[in-house]
Amino acid sequence: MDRRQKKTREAIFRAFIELLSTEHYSRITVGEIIDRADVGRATFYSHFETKDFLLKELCEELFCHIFDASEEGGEKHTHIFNCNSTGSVFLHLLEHLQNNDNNILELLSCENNELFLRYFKENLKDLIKKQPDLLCAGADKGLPEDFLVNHISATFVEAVRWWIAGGMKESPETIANYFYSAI
Amino acid sequence: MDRRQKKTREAIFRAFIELLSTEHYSRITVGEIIDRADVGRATFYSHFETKDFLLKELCEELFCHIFDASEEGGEKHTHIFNCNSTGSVFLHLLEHLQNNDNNILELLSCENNELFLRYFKENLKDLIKKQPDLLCAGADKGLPEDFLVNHISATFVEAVRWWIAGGMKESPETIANYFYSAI
DNA sequence: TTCGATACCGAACAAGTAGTTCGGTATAAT
DNA sequence: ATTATACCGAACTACTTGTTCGGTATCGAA
Repeated sequence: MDRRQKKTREAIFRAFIELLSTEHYSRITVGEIIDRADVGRATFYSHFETKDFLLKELCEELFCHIFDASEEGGEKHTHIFNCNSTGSVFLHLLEHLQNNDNNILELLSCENNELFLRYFKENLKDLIKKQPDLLCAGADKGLPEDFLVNHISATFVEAVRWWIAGGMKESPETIANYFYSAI
Repeated sequence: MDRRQKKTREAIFRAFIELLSTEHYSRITVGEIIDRADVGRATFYSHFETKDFLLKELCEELFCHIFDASEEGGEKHTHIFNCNSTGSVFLHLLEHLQNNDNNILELLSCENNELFLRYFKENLKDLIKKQPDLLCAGADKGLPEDFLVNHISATFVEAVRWWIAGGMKESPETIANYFYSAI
């Protein structure tokens, strides 16, 4: 990719994230974004069709990288967090949140969290499908698999939401335990 | 309330609900609402400060009535559903959903469901706090009460969401059982 | 029935936003 | 050095929001 394109794209993402942490998505204007990113109006529209697409691409960029990593096992991580812990994937995610890697907390804790938690949950579902030990307890009770997958991912998302809303006073281990107890 | 005010208010609500079932909230304009409601522009703004307040009042009107009822026990219901079943409150709610009372399904199944499910969940929380039998199992495991309340209400909301997304093929009893099994 | 209050109409208005267009400039790759 | 292309920036159209205001219709009370 052309160096100019990359710089512009990143400047827009950065400006957008900064704005999202101080203002609700629906109230952010393209004018604000390009002022803060210091790019021309036409340039913005040559990169992103609309503000909605900008959000969509930002979410994809964030969550794809996060979740790609957990599939690669011990391989060198390509995702934005660049970590190498080995335990529970869920604990792993909670630790990253506590570190506020990539400023993701600003996005999850503000008024916009609905948007991101929706993407978060969809990505989680794929992850959960690959963990048969999580599903067997519920499957014994006769619950359909997709119901279970949805339930478990929602439970994790809600645990995160509760944690953040309460100021993240608990340790990641505590939240992971709450999560495992709940399901 | 003045008969004219009431008619105008209801016409706006009706138009808004119809539009919500065909178009995403963020794309609905005040112009569309007043055209469909056949009401003057100034009239709309004399009733609702903004479109956001219209949504808020609609949600309050819908959910307050639903949840008010379940607190009154055997009393004559004042809520929009006008029912008198006596079993589990959750089964009760699911039955109303199946009947599509008040066209609430159109609101919950479309793209806007995030909006309504959020209000739904907040109202559910108050309901759940009054049901100590739901909470004791989790409290035994050392989970904080507000974590539990949030978890249980989210589980119910997710069960409803899953049910609707799948075309509501299961009976309300089945969904209620799934819900109780999950928590 | 009358009469004052008030809700409504409708058109016009200012301010702000989205998304496009286009000629000119700067920077990339080869 | 050259060619392609990404960017700039200003102007522009079309649309939306929320307000204003004079005139009209409807309400509720006497």
